[in-house]
Amino acid sequence: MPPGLNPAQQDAVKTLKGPLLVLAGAGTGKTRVVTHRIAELIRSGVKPDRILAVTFTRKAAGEMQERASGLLPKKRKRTNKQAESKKEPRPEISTFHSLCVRILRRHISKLGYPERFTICDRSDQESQARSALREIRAPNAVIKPADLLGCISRWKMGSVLPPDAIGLAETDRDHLAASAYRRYQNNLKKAGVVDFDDLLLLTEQLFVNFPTVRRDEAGRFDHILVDEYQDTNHSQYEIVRGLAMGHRNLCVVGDDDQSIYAWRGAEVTHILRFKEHWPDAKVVRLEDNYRSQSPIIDYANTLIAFNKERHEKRLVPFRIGQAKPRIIQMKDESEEAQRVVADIQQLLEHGGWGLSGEARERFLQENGRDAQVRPSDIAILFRTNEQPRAFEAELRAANLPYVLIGGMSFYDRREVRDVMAYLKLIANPDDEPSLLRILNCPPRGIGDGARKRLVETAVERAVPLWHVLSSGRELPQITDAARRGVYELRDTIEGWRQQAASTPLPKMVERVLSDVRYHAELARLYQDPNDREARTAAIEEVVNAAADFESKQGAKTDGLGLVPDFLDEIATGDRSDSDDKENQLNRDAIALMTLHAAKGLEFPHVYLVGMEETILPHKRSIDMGEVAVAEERRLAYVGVTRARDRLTLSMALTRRKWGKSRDTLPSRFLYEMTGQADNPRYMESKRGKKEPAKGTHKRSTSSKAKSRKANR
DNA sequence: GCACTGACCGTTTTT
DNA sequence: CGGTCAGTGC
Repeated sequence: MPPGLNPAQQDAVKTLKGPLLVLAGAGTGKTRVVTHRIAELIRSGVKPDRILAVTFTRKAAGEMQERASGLLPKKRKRTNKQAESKKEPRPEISTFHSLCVRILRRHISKLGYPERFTICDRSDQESQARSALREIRAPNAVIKPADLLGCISRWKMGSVLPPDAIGLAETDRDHLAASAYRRYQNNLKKAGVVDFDDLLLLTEQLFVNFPTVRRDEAGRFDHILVDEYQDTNHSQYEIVRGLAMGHRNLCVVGDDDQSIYAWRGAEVTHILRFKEHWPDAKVVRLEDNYRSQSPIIDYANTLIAFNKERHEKRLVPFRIGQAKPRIIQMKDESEEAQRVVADIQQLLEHGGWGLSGEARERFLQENGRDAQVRPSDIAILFRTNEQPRAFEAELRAANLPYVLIGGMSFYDRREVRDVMAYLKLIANPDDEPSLLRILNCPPRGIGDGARKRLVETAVERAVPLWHVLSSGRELPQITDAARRGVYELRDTIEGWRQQAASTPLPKMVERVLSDVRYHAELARLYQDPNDREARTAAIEEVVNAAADFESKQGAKTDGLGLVPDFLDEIATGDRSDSDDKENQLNRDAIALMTLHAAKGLEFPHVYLVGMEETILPHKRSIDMGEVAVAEERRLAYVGVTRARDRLTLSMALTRRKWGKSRDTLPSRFLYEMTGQADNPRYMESKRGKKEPAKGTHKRSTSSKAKSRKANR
């Protein structure tokens, strides 16, 4: 990237007042603009702590923080750095979710929730969904917990509350789901538990129903900046509006072409209609792409032009290059993996591109580095999580270092979740999902029978489960062993709650582990020493994370100490916490990840694999129709624009699914980006249909392209 | 209360 | 094919 800012970038940086929409295409220096703008605001006299920047991921927030602090005037004397950074006001840079947690911590009681709420995760949600369905006696065949969660999530994303959902229900099934939703929500509320969608939804409700709260929160900032605005859902839109409507100093940055989260409630309309929502808004377009070589940009532009609903823009490549993206076609998915891995091996051994002599010299001159490729320069991107399997196997066989980004995260592991459940109970013993989780783990004599009776009693008395254990009232008829277990558990948790304020956080975690004899439990459960060691290490990591958190936050000796704060941090943080994803990407290894996980990243060499109908436009999206396919196209666009130097698109002619192998069709996006499909938007259809794939197979792909088009 | 077994069933992405 | 879950036997 050239030094300094180009005129468009400067325009975006220097426009400090009023609504501003920055349409920033892929690789156009968006992050740079955002951080420079923050610095510019401060330079112009805005107090740093009057600025709020909102991002979607923890990682983006961290990155922005780091870059922005590099740009801020460095007037600090090099004395006591810690004390200094504490009192020096800084811009607030946080994710939507942690922003909402902080707002809810102040006001949630107005919505009838207990102040000490805890945040539950996906599998807690599942168990809550299950019990809600049990309560209304919905047969499992009609609606499964996962289906219910899907409905609930969709409702919440559209700000639909249980009564509305019941009103809207047309089919019996909807009705069932709606009444389960009501149960689910009531149960969570009673237990003082909020799920992930609630963080946003409840904040929105606060703003809408309590204007004083909205004004109060809005009054904390004079300038608001929202990154990845194309990903805002309804609640986020309302929250942003509520915060910015007073001063109107709202800058949103995003790229409608990279909106890939509609399924999670994101509405592109927010960025498409920004001018309508804020009529005095200024619009700045960033279209100079500094990332990718021109042939890659050509593909990207041609592809995305097939989408109808978008802000018209066209990436202009800054880096002119010759290497066209390659398309390779293999017999099946295992050959696809073999071929890609062999290619990578070649790349690593012989330097990028297999360049030599003069070409290599030129590369060095143009790019300021040798064509030498390191594993971390390479990424394999795919649509679905089953795809990486074959690649992992091949990479392992070839003894190449790789990291699978995403997948099971640290905080999803069973043992870690157990520990977290205990900690959540310290913060909020009414948290029923957590209490149920550890009720008999490690085993303390409370079997299924006892558990069932305890829950029944809680429902009968209409109190949280914890009250049944702790209120001193008669326990239901359970075995003596169960009774002893219940009392022991109750006393232990009450003891922790008393010690929490006076005990350092990591000590507290250790105490929990030793009080419940968790290590012994691990030893009992996992005889295999390797397994046991891994799991012990995992809970050790929780202690470390606690220690890290405490040293970052500073100790707290009132209330429940740092326990609640720690839990908030973990729940809203990017699940693979600070060191994980970051370190993984820094480790010199080939990155394997989904297209969704790749947003915002870039790699010199990108392999976009599985370019087939039913995978890249995913079958489900194809079935759903044009709008869904448009999102798949954006996904492909995101993948293509991750590549700096070389892009390789690959597909398999047959693919095994559940044991059976089936023929595939090349992704329509291959035809589109190579100019072999007619773009109805530009009637300049290109003649001369070439094979999109240079594979060795005889199959006529172009005839298929024709027949596909005929079907439209 | 727990470990083992076989039947069944599924297609996406995740803050 | 591989994961999940209910059901069985200790």
